[in-house]
Amino acid sequence: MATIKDVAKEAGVSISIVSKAFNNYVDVNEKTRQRIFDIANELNYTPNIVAKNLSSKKQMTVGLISSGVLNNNEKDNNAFDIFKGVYTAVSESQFELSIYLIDSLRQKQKSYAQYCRERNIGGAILQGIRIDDPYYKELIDTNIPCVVLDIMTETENGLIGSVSINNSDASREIAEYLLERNHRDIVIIAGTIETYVNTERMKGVQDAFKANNLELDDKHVLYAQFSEQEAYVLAKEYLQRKQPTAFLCFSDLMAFGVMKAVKEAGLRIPEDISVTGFDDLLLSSFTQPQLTTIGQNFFEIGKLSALLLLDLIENRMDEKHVYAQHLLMERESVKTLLNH
Amino acid sequence: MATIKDVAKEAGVSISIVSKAFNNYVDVNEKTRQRIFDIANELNYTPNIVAKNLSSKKQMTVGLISSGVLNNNEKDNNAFDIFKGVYTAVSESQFELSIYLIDSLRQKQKSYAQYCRERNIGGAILQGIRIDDPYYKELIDTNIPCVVLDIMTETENGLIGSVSINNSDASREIAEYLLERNHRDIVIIAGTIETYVNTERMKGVQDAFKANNLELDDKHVLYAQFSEQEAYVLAKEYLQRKQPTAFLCFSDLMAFGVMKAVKEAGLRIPEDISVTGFDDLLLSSFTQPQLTTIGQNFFEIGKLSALLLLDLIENRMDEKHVYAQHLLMERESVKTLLNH
DNA sequence: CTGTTAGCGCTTTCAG
DNA sequence: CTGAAAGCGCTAACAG
Repeated sequence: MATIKDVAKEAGVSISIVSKAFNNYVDVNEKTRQRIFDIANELNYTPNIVAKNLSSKKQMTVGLISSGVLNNNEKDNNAFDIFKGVYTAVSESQFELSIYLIDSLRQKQKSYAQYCRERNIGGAILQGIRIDDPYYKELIDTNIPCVVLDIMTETENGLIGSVSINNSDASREIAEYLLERNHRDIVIIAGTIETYVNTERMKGVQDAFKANNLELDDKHVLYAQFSEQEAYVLAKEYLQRKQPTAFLCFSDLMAFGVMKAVKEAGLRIPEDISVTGFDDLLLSSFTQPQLTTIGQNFFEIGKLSALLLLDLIENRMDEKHVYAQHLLMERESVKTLLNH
Repeated sequence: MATIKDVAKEAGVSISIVSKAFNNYVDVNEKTRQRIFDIANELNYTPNIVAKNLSSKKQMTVGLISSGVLNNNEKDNNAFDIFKGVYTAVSESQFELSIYLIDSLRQKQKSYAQYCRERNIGGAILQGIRIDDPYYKELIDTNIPCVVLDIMTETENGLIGSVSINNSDASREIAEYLLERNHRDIVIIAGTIETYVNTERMKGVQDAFKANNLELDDKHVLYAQFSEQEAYVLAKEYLQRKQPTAFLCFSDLMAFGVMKAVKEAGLRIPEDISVTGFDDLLLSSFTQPQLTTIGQNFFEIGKLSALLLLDLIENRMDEKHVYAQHLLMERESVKTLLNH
C-alpha cells in the first residue's frame, strides 16, 4: 500500500507538496504537480480517507440515522428510496455516508450523539424517528447539524432543517377530492396521535371540511397507529355498526387493512364504499381496485434532505424547512356519488 | 469533545492505560479500570473510531459494493433486503460497514480496489457485479477478502467466498414441477447468456429434462436479458407462431412480461398457459394469478455473506461457497395437464 | 514554490 | 500493573 511518503520520496519532494498537489492548492509548480500525479498513478497511490479525516479537523462524513427499517413491514420500502436519494446526493459531494439503522428490538442501541462522535460525523439525517425519542433530543442539543424527515422540530437550534411534503396541503387535497365527489359520511383512519405527520394531516382534513361548511365529528376519527392490522380491526368493528361512504386513511398500509375489512363485510370498493390512502406504496397500484392516494417521491425527499444537510453544514442555507412535492394519484378506489 | 487525553488527565493515569482499559486488556488494575470508566462516562467520552482505525493497523471496516441498485427496476428491492442482512450481521461484529453503490450511468466511478484502499477496507461483499467487470478482476487480484453474490469466481485466490442459492437445484425443481404436471411443450425464458446464474439455471432445466428422457430444443429457449420488457416482446412474438403449455422464466420480472403477453394474446393463465418465475419478488404474490416461483431469502443471503466475509477476514472459514436455501413457492400460475 | 514541524486521537511496543 | 515514546497517513501553519 503506497502512502504519501512513498510518493514524496519517489518524486523527490516533501510530503506536504504531495498533499498540496492532491488538494488542489494553487501554489504548486505545475511540473511538480504533474510529476507527483504520474508517480502516484504508477504507485497506485490514493489518499487515505481515514487519515485525512483524522488530520484535517474537518468532519467529512454525514450520517443517515434510520429507525424502523430492520423490523419494517416488508411492503414498505420507502426507506430504501430515501436511502438511495441520500446516497446519490452525498456521493456527489465530498462527504462520506455512514448509516445507522435502529431497531426497536435491538437493545445495545447507542445514543445517536455517541454514534456521531465516534465517527467524526459532521451532520445527520434522521428518518423514522419519533419526536419523543430521548436520543433525538440529545442529538439536537449538540451542535451537530441535523435534517429530520417527517417531523417538525421545536428547538430553536439554528442547525436543524427538515424535509417533508406539505402534509396538511396534501391531506386537504384528498379530503376535498372526496368532498367534491359528494362524500359526506367520511371516516378518517388516522395514524398515531401527537405525531407531526398525523397532526398535519388532521389539520388538512379539518380545513377541507370547514371550507365546505362541514363539521368533522370526533366519532368519525379512528386512530390506527399507522398499522395495517390495527386499521383492519377498527374498520371491521366500525362496519358492524355503521356504513360510511368513504374511508380516508392516513397511510396506504392502513388503507390495505381497511380494504380487507370492507371486502370481508361483503361490500365492494368503490361501489359501496370508497377508500383513499397516503404514501403511494409500490403495491398500491396493484391492489384490487387500485388505490387512490397521495404520492410522495421518497428518492427526491432523500436527495433534498442530503442537500439541505450539506447546506446546513456549510452554513449557507436559505431555508430550514423544505417541502417536497406530493401528487394526488387518482386511481380506482373512489366513486363519485350522486348529489342529493 | 472529550478525548482519551482528557480522560487520562482526569483519572491521573497515562493514556495508554485508558486505551487498554477500553480495549479490555487484562493487565489493568480493576480499580483503575473502574475509575477510568466512571470518568469517561462523566466526560461523555467515547473512543474515536477514525483514530482507532488509523492507529491500529487492523482494518475495521467492510464494504458492500453493489451494482445496479440506483437504476434498478423499482419493483425489485432484493438489494435492500440483502443490504439489511449484511447490515445486521456486520453491526453485530466489531466492523463498520461502508457502502458503495455503482451505477452504469455514473461515469466518475472509481475502481473497487481504490475505493477499498481509500477507506482501509478489510473485505468486501460484491453484489450485482458482472464477472467480466474489469474492476471486479482487479479487486479479486488484490489480497482483499471478497464474498461475491450470485456469481462464481474462477480465480485461485484463497480469499474469495461466494453465496447463492443452489441455482441448478432450484431450477431443476421448478422444471420437474412442470414436468410432473405433464407439461411437455415448455418454453424457457432465459436471462443473459454466459451469466453464472443463467448457466446454472439452464443446467437445472436440462437435468430435469434428461431425467425424464426428454430433449430440450434450442428453439424453445429465449434469451430475454432478465428484462421484463424484453420477455414481453419475445413471448408475444412466440405466441404468434406457437402456443406452448408453459413458460418457465428465469426471473419473476421476466415472468411478469410473459404474463402480460399471454393475456394480450387472449389466453388465460393457468388455464391455457402456465407460467413460472424465479426470485419471488414482493409483487409476485399480488399478480393475477399469483405467480408460482422460486423464493430466495435475500435478507438471509445478505447475512450469510457478511458472516462468510468476516470468517474469511479472520482466516477461519470452513468452506468457500455457501448455499442459501431456496423454496418452491407454489401458487396459482401452473395448471396440471391431463396425462395423455 | 517547497520543506519543516507539530499535531489529529488512538494503539502498541518496550521499559520499568 | 503503569508510563513513555514512536507512529498510523495525512493536514496545516510557518518559515524560508
